[in-house]
Amino acid sequence: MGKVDEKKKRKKEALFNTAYDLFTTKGINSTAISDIVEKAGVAKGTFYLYFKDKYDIRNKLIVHKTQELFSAAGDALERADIHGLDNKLIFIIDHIINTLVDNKPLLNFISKNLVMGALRSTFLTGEHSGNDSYERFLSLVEQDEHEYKDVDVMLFTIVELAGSAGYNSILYEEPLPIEHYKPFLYRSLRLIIESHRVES
Amino acid sequence: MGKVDEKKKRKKEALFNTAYDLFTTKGINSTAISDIVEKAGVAKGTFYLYFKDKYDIRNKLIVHKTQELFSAAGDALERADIHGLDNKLIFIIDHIINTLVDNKPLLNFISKNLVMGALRSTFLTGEHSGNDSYERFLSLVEQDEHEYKDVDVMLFTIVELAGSAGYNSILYEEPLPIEHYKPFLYRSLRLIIESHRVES
Amino acid sequence: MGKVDEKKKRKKEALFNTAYDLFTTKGINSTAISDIVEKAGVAKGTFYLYFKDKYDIRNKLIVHKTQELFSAAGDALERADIHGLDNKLIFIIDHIINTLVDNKPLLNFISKNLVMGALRSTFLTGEHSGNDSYERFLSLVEQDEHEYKDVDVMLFTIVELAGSAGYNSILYEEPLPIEHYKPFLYRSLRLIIESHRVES
Amino acid sequence: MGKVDEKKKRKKEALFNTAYDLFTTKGINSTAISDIVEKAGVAKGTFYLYFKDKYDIRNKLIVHKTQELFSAAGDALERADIHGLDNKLIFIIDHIINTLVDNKPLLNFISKNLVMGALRSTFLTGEHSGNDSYERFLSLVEQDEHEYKDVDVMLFTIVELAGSAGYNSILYEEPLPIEHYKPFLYRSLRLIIESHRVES
DNA sequence: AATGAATGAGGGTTCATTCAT
DNA sequence: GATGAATGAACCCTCATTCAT
Repeated sequence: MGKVDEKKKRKKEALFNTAYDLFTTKGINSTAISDIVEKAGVAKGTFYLYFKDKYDIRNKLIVHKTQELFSAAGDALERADIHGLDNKLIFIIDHIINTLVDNKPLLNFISKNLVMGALRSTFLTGEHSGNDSYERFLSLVEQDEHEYKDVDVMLFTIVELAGSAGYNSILYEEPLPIEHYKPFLYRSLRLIIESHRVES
Repeated sequence: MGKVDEKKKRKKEALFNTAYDLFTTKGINSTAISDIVEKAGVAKGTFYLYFKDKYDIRNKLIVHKTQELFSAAGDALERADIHGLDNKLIFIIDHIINTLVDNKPLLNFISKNLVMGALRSTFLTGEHSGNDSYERFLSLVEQDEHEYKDVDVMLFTIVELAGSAGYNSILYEEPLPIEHYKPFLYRSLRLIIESHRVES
Repeated sequence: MGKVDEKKKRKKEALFNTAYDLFTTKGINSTAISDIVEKAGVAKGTFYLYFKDKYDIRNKLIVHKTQELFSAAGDALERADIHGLDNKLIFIIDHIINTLVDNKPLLNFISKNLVMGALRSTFLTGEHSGNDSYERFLSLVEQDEHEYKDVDVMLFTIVELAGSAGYNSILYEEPLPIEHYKPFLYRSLRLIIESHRVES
Repeated sequence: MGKVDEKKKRKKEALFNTAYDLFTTKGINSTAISDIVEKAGVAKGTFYLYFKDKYDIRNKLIVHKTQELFSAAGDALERADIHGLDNKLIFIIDHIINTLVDNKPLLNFISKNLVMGALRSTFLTGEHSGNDSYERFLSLVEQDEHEYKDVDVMLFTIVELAGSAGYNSILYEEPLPIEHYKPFLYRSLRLIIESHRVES
């Protein structure tokens, strides 16, 4: 990579990081492209060299941040000594929830709508460079001692429930603060996982 | 109610209905207040007599439409001959899902984020005029032959899962079209309900 | 005065007083007629029964407040034991300055532009009901043991200098706080008065 | 200075001059920003590139026009053969009054309130480019054969009296047309100047 | 590739004034 | 006389996008 390419990449990354900072602090609607370029220290026209518009950079950020989240959880799982698919999946969910509890702006930004969508979009966009979260999920299922039916459905259901319920519980403490809600959530997740297990 | 009050109400309702039409067809961001008043046939200033801004009318619409949804489902339940809390709750969820399948603009509008929030906000705002959805839910639980623990948590979990998963399934047919996903969803809901049942 | 007339007068006075409050606290430009009528507790249309527009009520207020100022100073002079035209005029100026030091919103409202104009407008409008400030000034001159030339010019010059310089000195403490500026101001006023004295 | 900078300056000046024309003919309250940009032949957004709002451009205009006024009077003084501080100061005042008599819109625009304030603000803002009016005043005092006490106070008093009285006399011919009032005014100014002279 | 001045459509909001009740 | 809902012109200001340099 030449010096020019490096400079190019630096500009793009500056825009990326600055946009994230502003989106999480001021909200997307209140963030103007001029805010982003000003804070990033580049010219207005430069923005359009790398991104189509505000929503383009937002979508790319959501995908990126979601991948980071799942990827870090997956890495932590590998370092831990957890057995059983249900325990592993709940470990991942718990890791993500804990991260988001400490980072509410991030939670607000990706918001529950988009978790699964972003995860899925990993496949559609060509951006999965080795840390393909969804495949990692699937391999967890395959490695388990039990067999599972309709794995796609199972993973979808788990992520939707955890994402949607976790969002409200963390941000609004409704119906309970997340620490008190976790036992209920994880019990539900276990039941859902079990219901997909093929009895042999 | 005098003639003037009647006229006032007509204006407010014209704005309310027109805003809903435009929000669902063009989206909120692309709907200008001038669009609303023009189509509603009132002057621009009139809008500000009844609503603070675009987001005010949007929030009131979400609450209103969500209430309608739950209210209609509750009415249908009363006319049907359904026994058992699990069957009743699933009947309600199913009724709402079927309504939204036939009315995707509405689904898009209220979106999964807001279902439960809107439902809860029913209590906070003074807008529950007899058709108080949440209390109706609670009375279903009370009337059941079984007893249930942590009812708030149960209802929250059910609504979040159904809302979040239903949203994706209906709109994007992911991971399955809603008709194929329903069995999985309702099985999960049943498990969650059962897990709150107090064994006597 | 019948009950109806009394009620009428009360409404007009409520508007008058409320307008003054709002003009001095929020400024004239930022005060809407709707603000005035709301705070005064009357209907919007009622405003137009008594005043032509915002500037009509403002002008009437300036005249009224300026008259009050001079009238109170004249009354105080009568109660005091002051001799010599120069001492008397400076007593009046000093009384007004002291009042305005304690009431900066009033100073800001009438502002230096308008002091003399308002004083003069007393004659033009038919509103001088016995407390005619300008005539009172003139009679002070006549009663003095000395004779004066070009009395109109003298009074004008005095009021302009005191008003204009006092305004800056009180509000901005420029070039000195008013208490330090007073000796200079009063020395200048004395010189101007003396210069109009006819040596006999 | 590059081509771009030149173009920038031209735009800013076009706005500046057009705003002055409109403010003096229509008044500030009745001049909309859209009027200014339209007449200046630039886009609306361009206005906001150079000025914060209507009051920003107004303030800058007042400072600018006041400086011009004092600067021209100072230049004329240098070309004239006048001796004695009192004569010099009165020459300057007279020059300004004569200019304003011929240019009543300008008088109305800067109005008596703002003369001294604008003059003083010359120091605060960094806009004094060689033609620093206030310092010029001071050097006149220093060069005089007599010594003066409290020079700040003296200059302030002179400018306030001349500004305030001149304003009314020119615009309303009250209490006398300016040509008839001048002798009185200048007599008063002389007395004030003398009163600051240190007898040696 | 990078810049940033210029654009101008577009949207939100205010508010003096009217007039039917 | 008094009301206050309704009006809609007027205005401010933002900001995505372009394009000459």
